[in-house]
Amino acid sequence: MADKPTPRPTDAELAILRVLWERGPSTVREVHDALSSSQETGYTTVLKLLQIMTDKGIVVRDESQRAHIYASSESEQRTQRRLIGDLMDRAFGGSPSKLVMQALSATKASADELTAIRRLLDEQIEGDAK
Amino acid sequence: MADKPTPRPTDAELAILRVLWERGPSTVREVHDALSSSQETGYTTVLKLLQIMTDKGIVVRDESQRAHIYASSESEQRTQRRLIGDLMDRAFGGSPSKLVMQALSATKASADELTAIRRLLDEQIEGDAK
DNA sequence: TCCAACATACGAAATCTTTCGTTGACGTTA
DNA sequence: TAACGTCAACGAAAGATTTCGTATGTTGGA
Repeated sequence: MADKPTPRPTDAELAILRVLWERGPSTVREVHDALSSSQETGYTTVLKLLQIMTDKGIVVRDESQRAHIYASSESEQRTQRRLIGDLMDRAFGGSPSKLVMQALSATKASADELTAIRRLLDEQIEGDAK
Repeated sequence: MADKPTPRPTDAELAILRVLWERGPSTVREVHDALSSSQETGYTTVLKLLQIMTDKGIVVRDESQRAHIYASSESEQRTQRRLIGDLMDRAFGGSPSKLVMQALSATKASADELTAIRRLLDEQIEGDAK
């Protein structure tokens, strides 16, 4: 019964994950408060989502205190990479370069960002050539 | 009653869109056959999906023949950019460079692909500098 | 003409997602 | 100790997604 890899988070789940990534391990109330600044959400809605996410293995829960503490079970980077890989397969026929190119032309990246990307790219090419 | 922008396609819808992008305008049977090579899907399932997609405005339908002909209402590029923008907002806090960087490190892009990406990047920087 | 093949339409079931009301447990404090 | 605020648990409802069975209409040949 091989543990399934954690499933792709839904929209509402992703919003919660972003809070957990930014704040670190948090209680339901803390997540709810953070979320409320940008969107209207009921407290029990956030609680239910976190319970579901626990069942799915997307987050882990520390129950040693009365107010349980939730944390993302996967790093931000790892989740983001999985989401990108997913999108690449589903919408770009598995082509990384097509995805990156669309990403570049889809967004108004600033000059600074572009040069930062280029630096990363150069490193990548370096590594390959080696 | 401003026409809503076409909604984000679901997984099953995206699989169909990919067929339409590759084949061009197609009948239900053609889409179904193309899809069947990679996954098991009932004919009426594909038909129903295409009907729903028509309602949503994701595809357009030419009913002048007995076998209706469906086509994507949006270009492949435009849809892909929208999906990337979506993911950027939902998972990357709206940062294009973070997304591109993760995309680069998430995938094993070939050397050829890397240089192609770099060429595009250079053009982008050129344009900006101007 | 009549039938087999193929087409769309329709409805419904199964599942997943999102939301929230209610309940009961637990602590704090007046 | 009794009342109040906070907490997790649970269930249920509403909507979206996916799948497919069945009904019904059309067409091209035998």
